[in-house]
Amino acid sequence: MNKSQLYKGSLTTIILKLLEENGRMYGYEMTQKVREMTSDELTINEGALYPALHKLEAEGLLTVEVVPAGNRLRKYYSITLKGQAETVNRLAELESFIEHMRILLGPKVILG
Amino acid sequence: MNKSQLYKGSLTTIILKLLEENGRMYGYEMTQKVREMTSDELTINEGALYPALHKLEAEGLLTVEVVPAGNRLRKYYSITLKGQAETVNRLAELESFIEHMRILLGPKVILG
DNA sequence: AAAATATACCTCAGATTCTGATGTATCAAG
DNA sequence: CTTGATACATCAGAATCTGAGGTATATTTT
Repeated sequence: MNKSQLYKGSLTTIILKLLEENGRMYGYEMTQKVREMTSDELTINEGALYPALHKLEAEGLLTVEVVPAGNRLRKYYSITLKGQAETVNRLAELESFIEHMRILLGPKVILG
Repeated sequence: MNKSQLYKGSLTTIILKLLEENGRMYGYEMTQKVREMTSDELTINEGALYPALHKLEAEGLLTVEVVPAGNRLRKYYSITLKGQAETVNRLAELESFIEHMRILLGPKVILG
């Protein structure tokens, strides 16, 4: 993850939210979606993405389904019920983080 | 740093901004200030704070001045010119991060 | 006066998360 | 037939944090 730095810990929140919104996605698709949504300003590093997906799956927040696409493979990820609950927590934590930053860094910040 | 999680990377931004606003502070004072400002919701972990202060000093973003307070020592930190420039960058990155999260996570988030 | 809490600094092992490089393989386009 | 896109992956090393522990002085409570 790079270019206009993300704070460590935010990647999993993005993954969960993308899957919550789009139902089912594969890793590479996520990198493209984020590029597209941020006009190339934000790039998900695949070296961070794939391990993160594996971890979320191991934690039972995602399920995976391997689907052949032509002669290649795609691993489609979907969010589980547990994952949906975790998404709520993650978003609440992010809001809390932003509120604290607003308090600590002053009103100039974050109102952009 | 804990309790209502901060994202990794935000601690140095907080330190720089506190010093920019308050002119001169020592480590322990920063932990108390953050507690006070966030009504105890956010606690800076000293195990993260002190190494961060040492690193910022090593990078030339802060200067330190050891001052006896009674029979104890305080290490007062001040921000350098270089540190002020870096603060501008850090705040811009934070705003950028928040804007990207707004785009990726939807309008419900971040608007409180 | 003794014990507990607050002030004030610090280190260190281990965990987490990320970067950047590298690797494999298929597919489309020029 | 090579370049670039698609699609997955791993790994060494860096950065940052948590949680625990340590030293010492000062103040407050019992």
